[in-house]
Amino acid sequence: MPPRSYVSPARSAAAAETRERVIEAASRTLREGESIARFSLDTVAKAAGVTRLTVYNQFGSRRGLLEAVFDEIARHGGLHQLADAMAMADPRAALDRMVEIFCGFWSRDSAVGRLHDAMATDPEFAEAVRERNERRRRGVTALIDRIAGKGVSPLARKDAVDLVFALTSYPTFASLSAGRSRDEVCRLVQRACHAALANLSDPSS
Amino acid sequence: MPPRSYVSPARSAAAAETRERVIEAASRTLREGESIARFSLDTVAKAAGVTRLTVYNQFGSRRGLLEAVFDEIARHGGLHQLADAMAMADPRAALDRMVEIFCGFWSRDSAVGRLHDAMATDPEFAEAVRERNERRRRGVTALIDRIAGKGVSPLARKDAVDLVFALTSYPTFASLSAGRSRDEVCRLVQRACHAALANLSDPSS
DNA sequence: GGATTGACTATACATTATGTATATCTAATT
DNA sequence: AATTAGATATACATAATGTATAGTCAATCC
Repeated sequence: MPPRSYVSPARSAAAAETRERVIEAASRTLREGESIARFSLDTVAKAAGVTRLTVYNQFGSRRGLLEAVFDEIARHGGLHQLADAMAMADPRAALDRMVEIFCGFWSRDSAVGRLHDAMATDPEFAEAVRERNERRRRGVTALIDRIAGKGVSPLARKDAVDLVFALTSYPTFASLSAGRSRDEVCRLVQRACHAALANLSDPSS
Repeated sequence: MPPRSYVSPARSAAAAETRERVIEAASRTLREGESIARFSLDTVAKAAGVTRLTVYNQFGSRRGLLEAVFDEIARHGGLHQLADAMAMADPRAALDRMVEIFCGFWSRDSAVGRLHDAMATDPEFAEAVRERNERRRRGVTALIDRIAGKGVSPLARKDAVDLVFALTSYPTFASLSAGRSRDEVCRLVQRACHAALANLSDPSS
């Protein structure tokens, strides 16, 4: 006879609570450690007050944990504001707003940078991050299509999209952040995006 | 009595030869493997036909080997042409040439990208790479100072320098390389740099 | 209340990688 | 012929990921 499975509200709630605790401890470890190299399951488990095996039970692997942290950060990172930005009447203002939102996202939690570092050592995790980044690309593409109008060649559009995509990426943000506040970086990226868009009207130079 | 040390031309030549062989095998491994994660000293040693201990004798550590590979690539990457570029009369043309040289450098050897990935897991190696990147920054700074002339504020210069620095970085190059030839990326980055420089004359928008 | 079940724990083990220590081998140099 | 530098062979320490197995404890079901 098959073992009768049953649901347990109190226990699944407790499980969800420990899961949250582990994710919290993991992102804290990422934030405080100076490098992704120190990010071991042992450290995280101890920080969360559980066993390393519990982490495996909940997330399956190191990558699973990293992806869970990534999801958590994306949920609380303010990216939901993108919907409002995309709905703005003026597409150029929408792009400015988009830059603002992403600057906020990149700067809010230093764990974001560590997660980008994790892409180097884990190809599958890199793929997961890349997929989520495609959302940013789609947003940029939609806005630039609205800005460009009809008379602009597809190649010029692709150039503009890829440039703005690169300018709003985390590596660019991190590079420009040396010696600048979040707002200063934001304004600088906005100006650079405007300049990249200028080529849409005047593709000569 | 102290042991009498003596030099041995034939033997140091042989040592240099194996050293070269290990570096060659290491960069080949970086180029062929799909990720830095597979880059182990064991693999490299086997590919070079030596023992893992020989690698330690020559390079001291994994990071030592990576730095040696980095040096090798920098030597044969065409960066010596930068001196000629910097000596050009027209600083804008010099900047174009600089972009060209770096696009060539980033694209010549796919191992460059893997080395950038290694920065994530090895903070000290990251520092070594960063130091060498400062040479690019100094070049950009010198050119922009010549382009800007006297009437431009230091902050506007810093903005221009940091933007051009970010635009000529490896992450930007890698991002723009999807679906573009090396020359196309080069032209795109050059245009973006021109646009970033436009803010030097007109700091209003 | 007693059996069962799910989350967590304890312990052990396999594997892979870096790095260190010691003794040995070999060919070039004195 | 003795010495020496470079390379090897072998062994060991450490740390990290991941798997396997048995055990604990409280919540749930009958």
